[in-house]
Amino acid sequence: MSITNGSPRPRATMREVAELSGTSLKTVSRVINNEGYVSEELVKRVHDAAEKLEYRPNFSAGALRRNDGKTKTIGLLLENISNPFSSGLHRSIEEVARKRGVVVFAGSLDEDEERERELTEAFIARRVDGLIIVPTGGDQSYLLPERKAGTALLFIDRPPAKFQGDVVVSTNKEGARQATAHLITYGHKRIAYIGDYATITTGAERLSGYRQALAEAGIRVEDELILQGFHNSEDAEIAVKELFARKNPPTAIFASQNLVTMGAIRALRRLKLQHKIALVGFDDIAEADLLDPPVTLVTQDVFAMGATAAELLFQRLDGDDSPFHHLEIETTLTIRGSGEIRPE
Amino acid sequence: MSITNGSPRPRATMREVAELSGTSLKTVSRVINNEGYVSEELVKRVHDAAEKLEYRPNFSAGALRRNDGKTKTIGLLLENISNPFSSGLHRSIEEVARKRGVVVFAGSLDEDEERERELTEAFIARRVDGLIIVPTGGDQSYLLPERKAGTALLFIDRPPAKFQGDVVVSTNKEGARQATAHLITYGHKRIAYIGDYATITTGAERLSGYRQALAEAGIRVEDELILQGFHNSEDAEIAVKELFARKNPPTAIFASQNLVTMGAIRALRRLKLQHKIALVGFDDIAEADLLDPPVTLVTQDVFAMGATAAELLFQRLDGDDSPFHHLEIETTLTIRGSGEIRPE
DNA sequence: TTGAAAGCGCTAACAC
DNA sequence: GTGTTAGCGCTTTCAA
Repeated sequence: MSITNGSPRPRATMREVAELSGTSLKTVSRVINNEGYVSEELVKRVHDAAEKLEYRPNFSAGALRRNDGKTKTIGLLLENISNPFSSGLHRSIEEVARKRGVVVFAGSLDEDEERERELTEAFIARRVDGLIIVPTGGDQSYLLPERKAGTALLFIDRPPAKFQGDVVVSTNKEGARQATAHLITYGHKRIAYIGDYATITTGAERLSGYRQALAEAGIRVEDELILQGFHNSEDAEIAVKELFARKNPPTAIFASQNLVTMGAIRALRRLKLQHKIALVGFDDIAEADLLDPPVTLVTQDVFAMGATAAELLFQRLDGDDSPFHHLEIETTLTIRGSGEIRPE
Repeated sequence: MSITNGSPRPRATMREVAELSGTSLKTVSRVINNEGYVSEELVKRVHDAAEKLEYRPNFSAGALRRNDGKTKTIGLLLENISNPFSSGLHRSIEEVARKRGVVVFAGSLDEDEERERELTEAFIARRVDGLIIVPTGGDQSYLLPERKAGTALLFIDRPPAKFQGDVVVSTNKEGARQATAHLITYGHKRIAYIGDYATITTGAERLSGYRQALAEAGIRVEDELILQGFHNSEDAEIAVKELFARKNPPTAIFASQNLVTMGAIRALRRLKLQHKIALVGFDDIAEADLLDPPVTLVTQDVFAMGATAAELLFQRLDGDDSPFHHLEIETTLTIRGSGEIRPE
């Protein structure tokens, strides 16, 4: 038997702390939870015993009996934890949760409906107080029993399908409209739309903003210029290359998502078109200002989204039962160069 | 009272499912946990009742009674969840955990010792089976009782202080030595080292690799060229600008970490030195290949680190009590341009 | 194949 | 101020 483990000595319980300190279970509970009404001397004896026994409260056991049943735990269902958008949300939610002593489960869905249900089930089985979800394309009606049982639910980035609930999203349509209108201002009429899976609702919103901008400018929407279904930068790069192999290519690109934007940038470079074809992307890119040309982007306020979502969730947990909120966080168009190239 | 909430109907328990299906609590338990030895007819009746009552198992309650006490939950203490290095680890660990039906808590430490202890306490209070920790500079001896109680512990990215345990790290020293030697190969003798907080052990390792490379080449280490204490790209940028305001500036830079590398890149740009001063950075940068010049980097295999760490942790949970492992994951030098500039 | 009883670690309710 | 008893939802043990 090595130093590594040893047969674990089971953790001390309140009962054992009570025995060692010569008092009762309930008094230990009072001391550990700072309830007061315990003499100074007993408080000290209990603390000493707890330390000696290396006592660690079992918060989950307490939750079982506690009246509110709260576990001070929430679950986060994100698209992909390692994507900067997801991890930005995660960080800002963590910040709010931390102030309340709430701890955060997180998991990636990868646009997989089944994974969404499995993870939800796993979190519910551990009795999280609330769930913050970036819903996949499917159907969120399976969450109804969880709501009825009192689990707080909040949807972020996209609204749920076949279900109602609090939602925090970006102004996707307006942001995309603005981006497209910006390109039109610079004289473009043939603007390609490169998008993620068509099932993702943010994509639909952005596409609709793109269409609106064209309509407002009296430009006909050309379906051949609308390319969707790219969920990583490699696929987007290939698609953009193919686009410019056509006889009548566009003079500008609106890329509806960060990975897609990266793919478009790589494609334009490889074709040496980066200074000829205008590009505006949706979502932030780490070094947008350092690229050549610097990339004009519509960015989401990820921090505000996460913080707003978490605040609203906790408000619900605090008993707010006003009608569902649909909060929109504004996007920002940052002009840097790639979007201000005029058609030749 | 709005649709939002309603007074929550408390969740059904096994006892209620038993009543509705006309059997005993234990039989329901057998059915829910697929233990077998239950007649088909009863299985069906139990499932029907469970569905009707929208029964959701309370896994945490079970853990209280279960012999192994496992919660199928682990905790992750990262530097900053929204940093790509942290979120990359998170994702690869999640992947391994998922296969085992284990769910993951995650939190950011921001190099704050107190936060490390608070989060550990919060996770332990929820009885996680194991903890994967990127330790802050402090002292991890506070974890001894947790180990004795059987909580699996694994340190990633950096070894713990005043404590022994399984560790998964990159070949920090060797990676830095290689990066510095690479610059030396290109004729540099005055190479600056720009680093994070000196308390971070990976930084110390990388500095030592830098020193070793210089020593091997018979180059004297100049202390004025070693700049440390930068934890974000803004601070690093300022430091590098100041460095080049000196009378006898270096001809090359080794930046020991991703944010620092970004700061160095920004500074060189602003000074229009990006094609004159050589730069090699440690850690990955999202668009390293698209920058001008493309950035030569020593990258860590984040995915392998996370996966290795998680596998080892679960091995321990499965009862492996061999001596502590110290696993090193190799880094890779990727040559792209910025590191191959010769001194003028 | 089924079930009754005990008890995991804790808090609630109530007595003293 | 302090303690006793019951029981949260579940698994274990043991008996039938």
